Amino acid sequence: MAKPFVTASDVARRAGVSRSAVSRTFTEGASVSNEVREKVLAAAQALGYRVNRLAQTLNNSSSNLVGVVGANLSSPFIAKQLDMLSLALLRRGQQCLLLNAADARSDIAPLIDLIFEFRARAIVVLSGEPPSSIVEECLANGVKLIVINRLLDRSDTDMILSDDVHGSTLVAERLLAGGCRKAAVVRSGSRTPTQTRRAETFIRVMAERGVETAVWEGSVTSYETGAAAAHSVLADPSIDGVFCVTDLLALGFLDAARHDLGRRVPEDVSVIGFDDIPQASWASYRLTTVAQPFEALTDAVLAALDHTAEQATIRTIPVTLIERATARVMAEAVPA
Amino acid sequence: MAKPFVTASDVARRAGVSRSAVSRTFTEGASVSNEVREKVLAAAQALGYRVNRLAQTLNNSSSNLVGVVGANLSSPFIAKQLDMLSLALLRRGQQCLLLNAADARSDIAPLIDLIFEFRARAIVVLSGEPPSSIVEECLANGVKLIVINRLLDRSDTDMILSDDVHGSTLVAERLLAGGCRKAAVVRSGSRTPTQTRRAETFIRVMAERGVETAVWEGSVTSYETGAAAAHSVLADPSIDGVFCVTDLLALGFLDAARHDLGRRVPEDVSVIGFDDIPQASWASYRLTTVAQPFEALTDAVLAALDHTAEQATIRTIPVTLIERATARVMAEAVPA
DNA sequence: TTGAAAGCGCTAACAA
DNA sequence: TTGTTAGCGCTTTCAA
Repeated sequence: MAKPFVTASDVARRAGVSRSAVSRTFTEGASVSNEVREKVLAAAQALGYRVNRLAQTLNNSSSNLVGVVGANLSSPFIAKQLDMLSLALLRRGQQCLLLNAADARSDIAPLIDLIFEFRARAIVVLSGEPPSSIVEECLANGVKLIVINRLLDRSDTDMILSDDVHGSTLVAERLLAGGCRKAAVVRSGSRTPTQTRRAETFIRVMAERGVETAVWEGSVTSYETGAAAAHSVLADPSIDGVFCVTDLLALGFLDAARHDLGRRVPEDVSVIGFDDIPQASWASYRLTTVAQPFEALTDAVLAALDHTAEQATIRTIPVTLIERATARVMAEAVPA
Repeated sequence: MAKPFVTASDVARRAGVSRSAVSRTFTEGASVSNEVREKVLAAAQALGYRVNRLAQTLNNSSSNLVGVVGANLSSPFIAKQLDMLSLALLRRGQQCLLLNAADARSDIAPLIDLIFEFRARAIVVLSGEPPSSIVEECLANGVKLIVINRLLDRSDTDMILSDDVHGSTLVAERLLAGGCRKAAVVRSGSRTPTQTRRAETFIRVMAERGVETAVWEGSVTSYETGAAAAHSVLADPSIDGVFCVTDLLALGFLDAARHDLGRRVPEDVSVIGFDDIPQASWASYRLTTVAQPFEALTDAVLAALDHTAEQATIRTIPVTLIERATARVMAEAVPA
């Protein structure tokens, strides 16, 4: 029923050459005479011929598709990652097979299965955790598995991690430097390793310096969750320093603190985020936060794709504290 | 060099059946005995076999891949569209081949070409305009072409348009109802048809009611461009109503107006946007804007995909004015 | 219900 | 440089 596409045979017939001549014309560095090439190109042009990648990759037994699995594709952090990654892949001649995992909790195994069916040689997991069985299969089939911000307990998977420990330490130290006496950490309930690592590190560093940290745990990672956190965390008026483990949470927190609760930030309470999403720098927020450079993240993925050694590697993305306007400096601290 | 994937023959050999038996086991509604099916499934499981979609679609001559072309994938509006679309496609058994067009101005022809090479039966263009030659080829090959927010001058392409004319009229009327005496419209320089339609409609309606509209045109569609617009537009103190043709521009405008220029919104100047991106409802903005329901947009794409009549259709997405807090109401108007 | 055989569109090895 | 041939992994007649 569907109209068939033009094939190499059609072109060959029209150009009066063999089908291999056509194939060669479209193969980089194959030997074809100019005369034949011209004829083929003319015929192809006239017929609207395009190489069939499906058939092409049938020979190589694998496609140059890269499977990308992710959830919450419209959240600023993921969207930015996907944007940069898809562009970078395209530029190096790989195509992006995008599988939307809906939300962070969904099982991504069926999606990875799908990627297998398309004979992709690489899979990038932006969110969600691949079950161990999948990891095995990737290994068995020579499929490169790259996992972002998820530390799997195995040495056969390429992992890319933002430096959560260092970043969270920077946050704790910044808050302490601003005179923080009682802290809170805000996180979602999705219990991703990244969020857990950030929260735990923060709590530990604060505790080492004798500052107690309240933990608030919401449902999903969203602006609304951050806003809800403010209402409940700031009910304790002694809390003067808050670490929201992602910027999205921080922005919601900030808005609720200021607009719903009438708190001044940073005078009454300091708020620091993590990720440095574009909105964090907007004038209404000027959020002090920890930046994970998106370029470095993308570069790390590409490097992992190229990396062919048996042993997988863990790449850590360096982070920096971006000082903006939501963390109190010592001079502003209220006298004890 | 790359390890070969497990094939149906491998499975057949292990199960002690023919390769066709294997094929049938994985084909919906084929006739296989339970006994054979069991053996095949067991062997497949043991070997980690997966159907090869590439080979599979070679027979059907087309894949169930849907090519999606878009630019600025991390801008909130596009990201949201992509998120919903990719999920919806997945749910109906189609896969999303994502091609990032980098920016709104780039030529998308090579990307569409790539989609052709993957033998997709449908292409969704989120941004950018497919050249006429491509449209012809889609038609010739029975490839469904769906273009969003771009009115091509032809009747053979499915188009999905937000109701820009109605939306912009609503904006103009709202501003007039608030007592607007002198207006401005802010747009990017990317000259997309959507932006042009919004701007022109607005100018026309305002003119019909005797209100003059200044036009400010920036470079790309971004928060920063919106902020730049505020600096230049508000240099004219008589301007008391501003229509930013997308929310992203509006948010930048709002922030610069308030934080850099010390203007009160809506008391000094009303600002209205278009799109209703998530950030528009954030407490720092509470932007009055025109909403295009994302669900309706996605539904329209799916409907267009299913639509098989010769004649393509134009689907218009209804819009509504979302009243929030950035447009002045009459009572607040300064006395004449 | 099953297996043998042909063919989907392409590339690659081989001979000419 | 060219055409012929075989085969990539699968589905689908066609007989059995």
